[in-house]
Amino acid sequence: MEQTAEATRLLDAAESLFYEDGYQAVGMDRIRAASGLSLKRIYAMCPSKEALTLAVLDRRDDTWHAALEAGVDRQADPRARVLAVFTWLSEWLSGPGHRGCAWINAFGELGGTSPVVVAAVRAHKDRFRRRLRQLVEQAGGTPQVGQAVFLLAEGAMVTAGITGETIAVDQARELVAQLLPA
Amino acid sequence: MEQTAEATRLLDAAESLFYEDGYQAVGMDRIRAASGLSLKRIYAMCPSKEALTLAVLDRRDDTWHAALEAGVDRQADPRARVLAVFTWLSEWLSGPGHRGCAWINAFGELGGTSPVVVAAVRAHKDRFRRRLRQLVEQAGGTPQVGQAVFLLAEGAMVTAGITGETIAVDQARELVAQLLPA
DNA sequence: GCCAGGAGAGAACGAGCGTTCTCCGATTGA
DNA sequence: TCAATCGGAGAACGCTCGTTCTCTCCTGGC
Repeated sequence: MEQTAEATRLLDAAESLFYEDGYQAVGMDRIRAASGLSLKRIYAMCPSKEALTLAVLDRRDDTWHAALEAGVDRQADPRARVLAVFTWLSEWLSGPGHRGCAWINAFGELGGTSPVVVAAVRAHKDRFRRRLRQLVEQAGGTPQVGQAVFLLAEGAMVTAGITGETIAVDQARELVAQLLPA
Repeated sequence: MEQTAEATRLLDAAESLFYEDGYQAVGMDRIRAASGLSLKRIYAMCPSKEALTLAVLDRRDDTWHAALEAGVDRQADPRARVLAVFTWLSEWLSGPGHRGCAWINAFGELGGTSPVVVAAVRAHKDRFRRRLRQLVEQAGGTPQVGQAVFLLAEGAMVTAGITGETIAVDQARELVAQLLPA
C-alpha cells in the first residue's frame, strides 16, 4: 500500500478497531465509516480484508519498534537501556482501553486459520527478541539472560493485557534488574 | 450443563474445534457435525454459543489444573515440584496441532467484545498464579520469585504457541532452577 | 388399532459478512 | 455547449452465521 493520506486514514481506522474488538468482529463497513472512505476506495488500495490485516500489522511493527527505540534512547548506560524497555512497555500498555500485545492477540484469534498472520506474528516476535538480546549483550548479559528477559517481557505483556493493569510489567522490570550484571 | 454422555460429546467436539480454529471461525454446524448431535439437542443443553464457550473454558480449567497437579505429584521434593510444572507444560504443549494457551488465545479473540470470557480468563490465570506461588513458597522461594516463575511460565506458553516449539518452556525451566534456592 | 405426545433432524429465517456492481454527477476537451 | 469518460457512493449479491420452527416419526396407553 502506498503512503498516501488516504492510506494512512484507512490504516489508522483499521488498526484501532482491530485492536479494540478483534479482526473478525470488525466488519469492513465499520472501517469504512471510521476512515471516512468509500468501500470502492478501500478496495482500490487493498485487495482484501486479510491484506488489510497484514498491512496493519506490518505498519504497527515499524511504529512499535520505533517507539521502543525512542524509549531505549532516553538512556545512555547499557544497563539502563535494558530496563528502559520495561519502563517504556509499562507506559505503552497503560493507556485506556489497552488490551495487551496486538500480535499475541492476533495469533490467538487468527493463528489457527491464517498462516500469513502467523508468519507476521513470528516475524514481529523474532525482531523483538533479537533486539532484546542485543541490548542485554551490550549490558554484559549472557544470551541466556537475554532469553530470560524476552520471556519475562512476553509474560508481562500478556498478563498486563489480561488483567488490565501494568503491575506485571513493573515486576518484570525489577526481576530483570536483578538478572543483569551490576 | 449436566454431566451426561451427550454433554461430554458436545464439550469435547466444541473444545477441540475452538482450540484449533478459534471461536468465531467455528460455526455451530461444525460442532453439530463433530459431536453427532442435532442442533435442537445442543440448544436444549446450552442456550447459546457464548454459554457453550464458557462451558468449554470452565471444564478445561478443571481438566488443565488436574493434569497440572498430576504432573507436579510425580515429584515429592518441593523444589522438584516447581520444576515439574515446566516439565509438564512442555509435554502439554508438545502435541501436534498445539497452539499455546487456550485462555490467552480466547482473550486475544474475544477479550475486546465479551466481558464474561475476560472474567473466565482472569479466573483461570489467577488460579494458576496462586497455585504457582504456593508451590514456590513450599520450595522456600519468596513471593517475588513466585511472581517471576509465573511470568516466565506465561512468557514460555505464549512463545511456545507462536513458534510451535517448546524450547522456550525448557529454557524457562532452567531459569526457574536458577531462581529457586538450592 | 388408534390417537396423543414428544423428540428427532434439518430446513428456514433474519441478520451481517466480504466483495462487487450500478448508477450518477463532475470534469475535460473541442 | 455538449458529449464522453472517469471516479465516488452505497445498494446489491451471494454466502454463512446463530438461532428457531416445522414436520415427521416413533412410542405408549386404552
